[in-house]
Amino acid sequence: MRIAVVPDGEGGGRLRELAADGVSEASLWRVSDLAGAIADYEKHAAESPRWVWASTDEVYPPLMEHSLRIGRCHDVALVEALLLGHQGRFGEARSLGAAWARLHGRDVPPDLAHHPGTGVVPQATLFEPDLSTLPPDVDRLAALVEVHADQQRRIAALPSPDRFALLAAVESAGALAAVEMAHVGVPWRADVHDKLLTEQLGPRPSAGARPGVLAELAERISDAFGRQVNPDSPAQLLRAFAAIGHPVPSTRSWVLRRVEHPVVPLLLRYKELARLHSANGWTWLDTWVQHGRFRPDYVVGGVVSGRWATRGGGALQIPKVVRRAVVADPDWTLIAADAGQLEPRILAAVSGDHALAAAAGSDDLYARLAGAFEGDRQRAKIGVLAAMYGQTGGDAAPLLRTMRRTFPRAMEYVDAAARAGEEGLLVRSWLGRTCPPPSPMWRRIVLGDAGSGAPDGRDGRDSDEGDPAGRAARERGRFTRNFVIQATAAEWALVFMAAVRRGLAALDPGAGVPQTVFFQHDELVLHVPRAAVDSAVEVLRGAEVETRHLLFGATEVRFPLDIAVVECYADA
DNA sequence: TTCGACTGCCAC
DNA sequence: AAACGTGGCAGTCGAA
Repeated sequence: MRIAVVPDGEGGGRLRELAADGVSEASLWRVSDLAGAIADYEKHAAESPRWVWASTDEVYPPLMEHSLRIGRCHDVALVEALLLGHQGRFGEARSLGAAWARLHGRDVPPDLAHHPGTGVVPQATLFEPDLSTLPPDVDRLAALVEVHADQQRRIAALPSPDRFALLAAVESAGALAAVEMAHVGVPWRADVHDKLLTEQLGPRPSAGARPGVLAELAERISDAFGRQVNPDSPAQLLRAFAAIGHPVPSTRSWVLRRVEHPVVPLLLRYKELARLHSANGWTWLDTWVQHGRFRPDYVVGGVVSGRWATRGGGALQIPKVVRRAVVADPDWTLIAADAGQLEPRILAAVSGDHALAAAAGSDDLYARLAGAFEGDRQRAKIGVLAAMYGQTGGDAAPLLRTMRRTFPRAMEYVDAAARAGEEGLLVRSWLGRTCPPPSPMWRRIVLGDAGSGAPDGRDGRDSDEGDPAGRAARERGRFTRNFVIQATAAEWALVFMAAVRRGLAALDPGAGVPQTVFFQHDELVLHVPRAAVDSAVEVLRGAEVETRHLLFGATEVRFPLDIAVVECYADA
């Protein structure tokens, strides 16, 4: 059962049950307590309803304020973006109003930016802003029902409607999970974080000033150079290194590490600490952590490959050292579950390469592959990654020859994606997420579009120097080569997360309710009452099996979960 | 003063 | 060892 929902912005709203065809009218009603009505339905409906709404970002957060958790939804904006992408129209406006306008041949309004504010500061809005971009005279509910029905038709007309429907479902489930995670937050011990900062940087300085340790290092660096140098300025550092007879092409750490001069260790230390201070220092702590929780702002589908992005807070790049501050509440524990070696396993599954799939049936895929690479696990790993990333430099060439010989179908899968990219074609993930088309500029340079006739001459072997067409083509080839893997890996993670979410919701709440608090590409972190740890781990294990079968059927590929039950995230 | 390009480092 | 994919973000520096 699908039910279309339009909030009225004052706590109530209108709902309409959708018949199986998505169009004909079933019951329609108006409620003054939307959260209550939805909760009733979730509780009493024979089958878990799927709520159809314009955008989870807009509709779900106010419902969560009423402690409402819903099971399933269809997020019209997210699904619209997926469908547009599939048509090669990546990036076009996706909101309900835009989809409605396209249906009616009207001017398509651009999407409005969603500004939930910076993490901890709650939005003090009197009215929920309407971001649907529908014209004011159009009935919201009627438009929603119409656009949803159209989306269902478009999905049904695709070559693999079942797969795409699964994609639409898990993308929507991800949106629910993202709102829930932002609401719950990652348990974060500000005192531990502060102590860590003080140990490394010295006492907290007054606003804007350099912490003591950094200031001292900066002084010693200037002394070592024999001139005043701001170590935060790459330009000044380049000049300073040249002046002391050690010219460097850049000031990257790995470049400096090869320079033998007493200033280098000082500088490396400075860079490390300066990074900590600027990215995850006291300012970050003040901005993003409050009441013992870090609340990042996830952007579902924010990455072309379908991975999530975050807006502010840098949630997807929390450095290892800072994870010390992520500590479970008393009598609670953290469960970190990540899918080890996810991408090569995805490659094995989607390509149907039996040799690679056999290796992917073991816990350590790379170790299994070592035999083909002179017994060297590390070389096997580089070979596999080079195949998926399109690496050609370094030692990659001989490893790729081995890959091609040993895993021909896997290599052909990624090579085909790369060729498609170089020709300006689109590639898709396993479930149908589609890469963006090349830019007009790219088409001009590589394909010679827009009048100039034949493509620029290139034979694929020339070096990058002076061959912008070849360079651009290979760059896009690497992108599409990686896209088919990364995007499918992201799908695995979404399906897995949806399965975990459903499994946790079905647990007996008597032992306390486990919460998903963090998601990072191929890793899920749960915050779990001690009494519920075993059942939560069971849910995770079951979700992996379910995900594997749902995506790949009876494959021999395994997706082993590394599950760590810890007090502190740094110990995972 | 504001803005964007650029550099560099963090995560997967 | 350092050209290999997706990103976010802070800082510098020159242009508007």
